Amino acid sequence: MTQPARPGVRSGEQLLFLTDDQLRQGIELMFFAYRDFTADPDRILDAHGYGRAHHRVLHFVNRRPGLTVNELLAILAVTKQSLNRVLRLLVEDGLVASRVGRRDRRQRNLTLTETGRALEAELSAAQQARMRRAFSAAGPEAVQGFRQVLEQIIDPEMRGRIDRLLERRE
Amino acid sequence: MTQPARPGVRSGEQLLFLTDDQLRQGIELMFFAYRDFTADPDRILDAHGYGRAHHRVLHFVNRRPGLTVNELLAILAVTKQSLNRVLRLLVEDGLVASRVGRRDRRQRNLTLTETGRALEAELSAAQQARMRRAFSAAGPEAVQGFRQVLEQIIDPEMRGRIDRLLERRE
DNA sequence: CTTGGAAAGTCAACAAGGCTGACATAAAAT
DNA sequence: ATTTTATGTCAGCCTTGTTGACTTTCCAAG
Repeated sequence: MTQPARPGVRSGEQLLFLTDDQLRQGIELMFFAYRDFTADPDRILDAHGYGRAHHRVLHFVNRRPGLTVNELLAILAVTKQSLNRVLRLLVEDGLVASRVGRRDRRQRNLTLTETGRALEAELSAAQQARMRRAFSAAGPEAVQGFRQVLEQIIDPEMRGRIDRLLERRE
Repeated sequence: MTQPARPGVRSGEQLLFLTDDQLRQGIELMFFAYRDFTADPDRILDAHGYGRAHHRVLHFVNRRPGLTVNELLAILAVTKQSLNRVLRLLVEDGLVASRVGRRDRRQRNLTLTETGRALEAELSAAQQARMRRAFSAAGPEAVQGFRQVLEQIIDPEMRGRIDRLLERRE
């Protein structure tokens, strides 16, 4: 995965990190890393009869307990039909609780049950273990760069929406 | 996406970048960034009647012209039935050429046709544009860290296999 | 030279998880 | 009183992954 800069294609400035080779390498790294990044939770999910979509719901409901369906839809950016299919199963199976909103009774506030928290913790542990090893091996400065680049890859509007939905809570 | 380190959970050393919050943030960034990262080519592919799986084939065949089916299978890590479905269409449509190997006539050497190269270039341009903007905004040192962390996320065996298949050519 | 195994291709069936479109109900907002 | 919003649901389609079974071609080792 490591390749020397192409000789002779040197621009006048320090822009060697923007060569086609570097960009291609970044693109391929995203593909391979994302695949392995999802592999550990996928195995666990499979053993429990769930899929990656269920993982996402568990993650974000755990992340923001009391989240509404609409907020979850905005985060996941899928159709409500698609979300509903996995959410319904999680509610039926007793991993997610769906309660009528107090202020707005049309809304449903989602939380994890004890069982849901347990599975979420198991999935999270696996994913965090891989991330921790990677962070650890790469070092704090690399982690800083990793975050900066990934943030920039995200659409600006989506960046704002995520901040609104996940960070600042009214 | 930015959150302060939790107070009180400070280990004696400089391991603050390994806190649960930092790991969780890294995990979420992978999810959001990968999604937007694939969005541009997905739109183009859709307009041409292809999917993400076709993109991967075009990418790696372009990357290593003459690649065999087995090598491609090893890179993509899918079943041959799954690969064959998309590969067959690309060959039928005249984007990929499949030629009997010279040394080993059981093998098929895959290359892009002119049409295939054109679509690959279009897809690549879109993906590179996003990556270039991100790299540019984050700067060369961040890019270095980005690469280091992603490399570490990949399974070591897969890392070796990729190097063998994509870098060193006999 | 024969035979075993490797490379490629194919058929069938299934599952996950996206999508669209059409509707239904309850509750809030106007 | 009416319209809009939040949620849920049915039905059907598509892509892309899976397993399992089987064939053809061809290399390589006995």
